[in-house]
Amino acid sequence: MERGGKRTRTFEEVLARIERRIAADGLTAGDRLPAERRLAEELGVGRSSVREALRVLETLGVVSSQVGRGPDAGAVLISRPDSALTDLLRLHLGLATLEMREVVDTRHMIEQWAAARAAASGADTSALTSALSRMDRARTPDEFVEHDTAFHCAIADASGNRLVSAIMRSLRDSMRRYAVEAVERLGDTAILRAGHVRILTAIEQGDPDGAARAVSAHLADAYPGH
Amino acid sequence: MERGGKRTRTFEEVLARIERRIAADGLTAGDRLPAERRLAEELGVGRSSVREALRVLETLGVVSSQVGRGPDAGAVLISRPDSALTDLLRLHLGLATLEMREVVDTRHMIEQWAAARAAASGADTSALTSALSRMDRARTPDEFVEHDTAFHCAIADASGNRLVSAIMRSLRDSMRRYAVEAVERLGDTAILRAGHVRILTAIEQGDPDGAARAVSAHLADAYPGH
DNA sequence: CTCTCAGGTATGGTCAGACCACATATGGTC
DNA sequence: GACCATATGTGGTCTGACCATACCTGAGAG
Repeated sequence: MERGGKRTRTFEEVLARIERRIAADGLTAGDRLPAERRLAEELGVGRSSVREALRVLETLGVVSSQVGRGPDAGAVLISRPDSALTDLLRLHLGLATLEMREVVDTRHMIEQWAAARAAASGADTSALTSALSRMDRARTPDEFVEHDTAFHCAIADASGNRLVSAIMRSLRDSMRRYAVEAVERLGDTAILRAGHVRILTAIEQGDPDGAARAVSAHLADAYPGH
Repeated sequence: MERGGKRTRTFEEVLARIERRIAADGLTAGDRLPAERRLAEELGVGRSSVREALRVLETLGVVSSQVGRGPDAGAVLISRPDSALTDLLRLHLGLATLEMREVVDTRHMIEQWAAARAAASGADTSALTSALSRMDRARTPDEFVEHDTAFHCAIADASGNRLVSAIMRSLRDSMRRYAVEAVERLGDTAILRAGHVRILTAIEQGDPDGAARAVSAHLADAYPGH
């Protein structure tokens, strides 16, 4: 007995209709979707199916639901791929589908590329310098890692590629505990600071190869295992 | 009036409980979750809240629901980050949060890295050669792109990093139409074939730099705009 | 006229219960 | 033992109800 034809659940159809509507009407972040009850009526389905479809969209960082009444209430289109990616990584790490080594490697790849790209394009480095100075004022590994994350995400932002930026942000989120442990193991953050300065300098001087090398050396310092 | 404390919806609590259970019991792909009605009873919530939580997990590629009865029925843990990433990219491209240029650039980055990694580690190249020969037998741009996608995904697989592999797969999925147009524009696929052969050769010879350069040159051929 | 505040109302969030379709289990029949 | 009708447990869906929230409205006070 062939089982080729997979059934289409109602909420999947709703999902497709909403997606088509977004495309057809050219909706973007900030625009509102009709209310759940209204959508259900328009599409001739139950409200629960609409809710499940909206839940999927919310998971993917595309809509945000606000209760209450007024212009800001209801399902609003947003654009937050970061949290979706973060959830994805966290769950798959938990399921042992992914290992931390793979996450760290991927981050290594992204950051080298982003630093080189930022250097080549002469991007604005003010976010980098301010994260650097906040790191200097950090009093605990937790605080240090927080601003360290900001520094490294700023490199991704400076690459000008929002997808890379979103991936970087979620990779760092997933690695947070791991990064804190790495800092605690090192004890001294002077070596990391030197690495940051070298990266920043290379980007400011428009030296892509140097920036990539600096990133690589810095990560080798921070995570000696790799 | 401060609105700092964000309310926690019931399904989010269910989500957290399920996630904790997965971690506590060490569940992995293939294991089953309790039935919806049973979960609802155990957690003291309505079935709809359980369903919404499961819908989120399904969206993230962590569970798959099967109707019916027997060992395979119910919510089963799986591990498919690919489709989640593909949906994510498609929706955000549709919302104009991302541009195709960013997707293509990211793919460029990943593929150079993966090819170099594959070359350095002496990975198995049989999937690459077989995709190559299937491309030779393709009769339409659609068919060609299908096997071309297999070839490039095989490079990512050969890197040994499952996260990179998953990202690559979803990037290619998102680019599918774009890739078909590129092939149609080129008309002749001989130049692409030569690029593939150079990539394959470099990987087989264990030449990371050569592999990265070959990938870069190949993508420049395929997408002259970049 | 303006301000204040209580009630109205539209919104998402949740639950309970019912029914359906589906696929396996079960047990009777031959 | 093989076959088939039925029971059972599963997700999928709908309906209707109620709650909490937050804006909106308008009456009343000043």
